[in-house]
Formats: sequence, structure tokens, C-alpha cells
Amino acid sequence: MGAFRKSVSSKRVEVLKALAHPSRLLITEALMNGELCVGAIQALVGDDVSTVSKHLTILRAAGVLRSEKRGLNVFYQLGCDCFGEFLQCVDQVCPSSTSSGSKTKMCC
Amino acid sequence: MGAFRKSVSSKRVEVLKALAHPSRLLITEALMNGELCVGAIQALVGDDVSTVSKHLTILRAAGVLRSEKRGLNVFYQLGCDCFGEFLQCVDQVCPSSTSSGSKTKMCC
DNA sequence: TATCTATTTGGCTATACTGCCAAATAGATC
DNA sequence: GATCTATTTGGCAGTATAGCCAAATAGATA
Repeated sequence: MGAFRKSVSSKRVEVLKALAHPSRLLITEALMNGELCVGAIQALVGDDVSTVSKHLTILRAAGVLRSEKRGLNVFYQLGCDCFGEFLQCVDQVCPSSTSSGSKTKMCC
Repeated sequence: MGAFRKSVSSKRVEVLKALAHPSRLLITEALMNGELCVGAIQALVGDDVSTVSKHLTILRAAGVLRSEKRGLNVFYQLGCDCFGEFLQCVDQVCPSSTSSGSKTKMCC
């Protein structure tokens, strides 16, 4: 890997890595509409519950999501409100990287 | 993986995946100061040249970087100017994910 | 043309990640 | 306490990724 600073922006890499997976991005996008419990997320994603749980662990460890236990359920929600802006940034980093048509403004 | 829409935001995932690697993020951050040829990038990262070349291929395929051949050299540069904003967004997605101290404003 | 430099590509091994099943844990209800 | 539901954890097999070396390509220079 080439021993260098490499670990300087390791937190950024952790966040990016957490989001750089179809299921995990889908989950995070879904939580923009409000919190969901694991069962609901599992139904949304379609993977095995254990797989979903591990995805959620990764997202929470990166700080992208927070979790809260209420009764038997564990509810997950976004760590901050700015995830929508973040997605816009992603769409803008590469020219025409909009996934859902073209409702996002181009910056360059 | 659970057959679902999953491929809807595949472009976003591609961009995120490209940046979710220490060397590739380092390269992209370095290019904020202007274009660099492969040799210079290799010196910066410290990996083997072939490894660096593959990283650059991934970043270019995702649309994050553009390349231009001049003489024997291939120069790489950012695909757009908004990468700085993007990094700010990354730092804001998770609470206190700032890597380089705390000069980035908190959003939540 | 021969050669030299810069970069890319192919191929290989080591490592990391994904996703499933089964088992364990935690809390609610009987 | 027994049982039921929701979630997490351990472990494994399959797949993908990383990084090195060697070879190939592309263009410059002799």
C-alpha cells in the first residue's frame, strides 16, 4: 500500500467506503424519509437480515447512521440532516453522474 | 445481494467506490492543486507505478478525473472544480469526521 | 531504425468484502 | 420461567480488490 500518510484522511475513507455499496447507499437514501427499524430495512433491501444488520453496523461505525433501541426494535436514522446535500455533491463530482434523470444542477 | 433496484444509483456507488480508497483519495486531494503526471503521482503515493496507473484508471472511469496525453506524459486533473465542496460534504455527513483538525463547519 | 522514457496491461498471490446459515443475545408477552 | 420476536454475532464459502512483477504499448530522441 506504500507507507505514507495514507491514514491522514482515514475518516473520510471510512465514510466513503461505508456508502460505496449498493445496499448501504440504498438504506441511507431510504432513511432520508425518516427512521426505520431493521425489519423494515430488510424488507426494503431484500438481503438476509443478518447481512442487513452487518451493513447497518458498518454505516453506524462510520458515523453515517445512529441507532436507538425501543422495545424489541432497533431504529436507524441518519447521523445528520445534510445527507441530501451530500448526494448532490456526489452527483456533481463527476460530470453527469446523476442516477435519477437530471434534476440535479450541474456545477461544471 | 438481493435482486432489487440496486442498480438505480449505481453511478453514485461507482463514484463513491472510486474515492473510498486511501491512495485514490490522496491522489484526488492532491490534484486540487492542479494537474500532475503519473510519475509525480507515483512519487506522491509511493506505490508501484502499475498500481498507481490502475488507481487512476478507476478514478477516470468513474468520471472523477480526466486525463490528457502530452508528449510522453499523461496528465491527470479533476473532472470538475467542486471536489473541495464534496470533501466538505464528506466531513459533514458524519458528526466530527474532519480529518485535518476542525476547520470545517459543522452542519448538525 | 534503434533505443530510451513514461505509462498501461496481463497475470498472479494475498487480502478484504459479501452474503448466507446457524447460533446467540435482548427484550416482550404468556 | 417459558416462549416468542427482533436483532446481532460467529463462521464459512464465494467473490472482488490490491499490489507487485514482467511484458507490452506509445511516443520522443539519437
